[in-house]
Amino acid sequence: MEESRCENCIVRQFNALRAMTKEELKAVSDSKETRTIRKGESLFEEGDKLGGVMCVRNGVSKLSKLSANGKDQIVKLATKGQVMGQRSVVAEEATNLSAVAVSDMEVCFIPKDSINSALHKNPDFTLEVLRHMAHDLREADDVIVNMSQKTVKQRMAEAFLYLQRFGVDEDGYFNLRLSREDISNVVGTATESAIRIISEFKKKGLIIASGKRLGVKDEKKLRDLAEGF
Amino acid sequence: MEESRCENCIVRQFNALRAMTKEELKAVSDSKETRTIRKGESLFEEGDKLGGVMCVRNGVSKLSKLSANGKDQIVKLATKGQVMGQRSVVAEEATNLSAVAVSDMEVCFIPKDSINSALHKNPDFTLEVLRHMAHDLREADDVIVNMSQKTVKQRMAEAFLYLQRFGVDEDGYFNLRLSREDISNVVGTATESAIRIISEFKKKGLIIASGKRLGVKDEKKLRDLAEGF
DNA sequence: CGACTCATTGAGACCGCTCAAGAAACGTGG
DNA sequence: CCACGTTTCTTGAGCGGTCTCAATGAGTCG
Repeated sequence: MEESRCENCIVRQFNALRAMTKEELKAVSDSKETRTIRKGESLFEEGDKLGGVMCVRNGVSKLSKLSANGKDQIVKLATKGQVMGQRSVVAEEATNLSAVAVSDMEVCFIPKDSINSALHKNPDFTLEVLRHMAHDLREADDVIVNMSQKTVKQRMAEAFLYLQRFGVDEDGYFNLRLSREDISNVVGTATESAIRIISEFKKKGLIIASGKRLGVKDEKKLRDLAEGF
Repeated sequence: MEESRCENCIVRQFNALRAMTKEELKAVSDSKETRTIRKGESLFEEGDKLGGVMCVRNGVSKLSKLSANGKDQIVKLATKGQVMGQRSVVAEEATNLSAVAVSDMEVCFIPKDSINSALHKNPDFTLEVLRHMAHDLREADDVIVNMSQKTVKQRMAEAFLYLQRFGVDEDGYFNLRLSREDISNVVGTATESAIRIISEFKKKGLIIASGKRLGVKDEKKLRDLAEGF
């Protein structure tokens, strides 16, 4: 039971909860609820009013938004230590994104009351949350520019570099197995286009691919491609 | 001199400064510096380390980011009451955006020290800043989806609806006069494409246009078009 | 009135999307 | 373990949207 207390949770180092006081952390730990989510299951849907935030202990979730033409755009992937739904809780609005597990997950649901009381009383914590959100906002700005100014091929190269951040096995394959459709939803393109580019990259020796197993082979060339050289 | 004090400044109602205490506001007011910026002049450049934030008193500034292919992408327009550079100050990083005036402006430069001390001591203020940033982040997510999933025509329709928010004159023309190039940088397209779509919209009676003067004519149809009908 | 910048229009090439069909991988129940 | 349906992946062909280049017209300011 010890390791199920937030006070002892390692992932806390990666998020804003580390700025909480012992007492606040205790309150969070007492009210939280650990959940196991199977791959493919939904954590919440766009438009839901969230009663709290989700802290990822293990696994990866895609955060996506449905567009008018019926396609999902994956805005970001949340992994160990990241907190989902904080935007919604802070702004007291419904979520603008849906969250679906892309691998089996373990998440802690933290009711918003314990978050809110800390937000009102502990400026260090609030500031830490603010810093994380500032970081997210910067990344979002970068994505906007990429989406509007780069070709699908460049964005695909970036996507591979992005996926690499979630870890690779001894052969260099990504730990995270995304379907071609999910990849195309990260890149913002048609699935067929994504597939064609993947096989092109493979032929050119930029990446390794065998079935669903994908990985980066020539990081430097991918980076150059993403920058437009 | 009275109206140059932040305590009496009306635009404060629109931003996070309204959550400051009287004392904090006094400190801000004593350290701030009012600047007049001519249309076309730059407020700061991508990569600059900002010594503080800019609060817009009057006029409009474009916040843009240069992409590798040499084109600016306008991420947002900041107008009366909006604070620029807070992301950079909060995260203690260089700015990720450049700011250039698109009309004559009056802005107040507020050194970061007075902001930072309030951020550490006044949770109400910090929370208010956080809420604003949460709102910005939501808008950024929406833009990402629009950029990746909508056609240039749809985005152009959205751009017109967006520009309308900055006010119109008695004839329905936008108060804000953007060049075709700036418009295309909002939409994220080539200038020629933007021009062609503008004349198409005019022909169809969706907008009014005479030279640089632009305006919305049929808001409903524009909205439908933006949504993909 | 010249030297700008900005707006407009045309034509051609290319990129990326869609539709359609087949191959491979996966899961499930017999 | 196999047969089956279902999903996912792959490839081809064609169309349409968007970009680029280039030339012309219009507006602005000394």
